[in-house]
Amino acid sequence: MTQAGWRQVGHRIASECLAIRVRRLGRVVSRIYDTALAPYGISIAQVNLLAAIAVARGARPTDLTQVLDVEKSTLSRDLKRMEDLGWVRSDPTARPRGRSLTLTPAGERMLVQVAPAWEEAQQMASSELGKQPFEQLQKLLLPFAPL
Amino acid sequence: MTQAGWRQVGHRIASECLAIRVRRLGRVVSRIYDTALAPYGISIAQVNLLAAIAVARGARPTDLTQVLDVEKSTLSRDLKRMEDLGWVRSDPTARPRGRSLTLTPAGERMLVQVAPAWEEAQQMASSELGKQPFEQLQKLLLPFAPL
DNA sequence: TTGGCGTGGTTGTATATACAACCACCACGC
DNA sequence: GCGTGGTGGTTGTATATACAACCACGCCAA
Repeated sequence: MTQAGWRQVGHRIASECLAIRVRRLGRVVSRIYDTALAPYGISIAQVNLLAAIAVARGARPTDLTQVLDVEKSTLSRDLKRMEDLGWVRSDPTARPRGRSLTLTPAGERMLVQVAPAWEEAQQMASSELGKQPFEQLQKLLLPFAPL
Repeated sequence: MTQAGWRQVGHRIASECLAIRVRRLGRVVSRIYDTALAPYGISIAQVNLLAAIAVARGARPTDLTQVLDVEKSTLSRDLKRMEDLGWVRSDPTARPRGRSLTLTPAGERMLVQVAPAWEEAQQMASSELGKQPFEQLQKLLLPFAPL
């Protein structure tokens, strides 16, 4: 058997790896949204959380880890920051166990305020990626929408 | 004009935002590769860098920031770690300016060693996402391959 | 009743990522 | 020859992310 040399391996990985492409796409796309949202002092990751909490009201952190495919430790710290910023509140829940998350009025206001910037970012993404690729991506990634 | 309420906004963003889907895909896919690579003590991000340096030999950090769409500060630290790990070497380059990057023998060996685990990860990704979606994604993200 | 166990959450540690500010150096114009 | 600007790189600071280890509690079984 021919042992593949490092040059071949490098070329193959660079040219065929899905993760590498997806991660790069993530950097590019995140930058577009973060830039559009910067004037409001919020990141797309945080808007993500706000929206998720707005939709799944009263959900517990554990529930969100399912919807977002995020580690509980990550979520714990992200939520901490957003509680400190005054956008999210967590109350002890009667039911099963754990805390129940809701937006504060400030969180609700923030979500509404950034909506136009988010729309612009969607437009930007569409024009930077191309209308067709944008729509194909949207369709293909439908299973990754948190809804 | 009807002012959109926070519930509507939340729902709209959660259900239509491209960045949110892309970022979640990134977490899921990265986890697949990182898990497969864990036995070798290397991450997919680091394999990415190794492969990029293997392909673009003698390139300077600045050149890589173009190919990878990564901030120079990010790359600076990532490279530092990999030099400390003994996988990458940087020599002052005669030409224009800056440093020239190459893999060390250890880096070359690492790249070859992890190739099978990387192949497995590609398989895993294909089966977790579904064969069709995997291939469509690959095609759609071709412009994001670092080649 | 009490001893575990399972679940939800936080903390320790490390990497990947970005922006802003800074530094180092070389090239060029005057 | 000496500014001055542009380019390449590092450092300060902050967030997002993960894994592992830990803690807190409630529930069930013997």
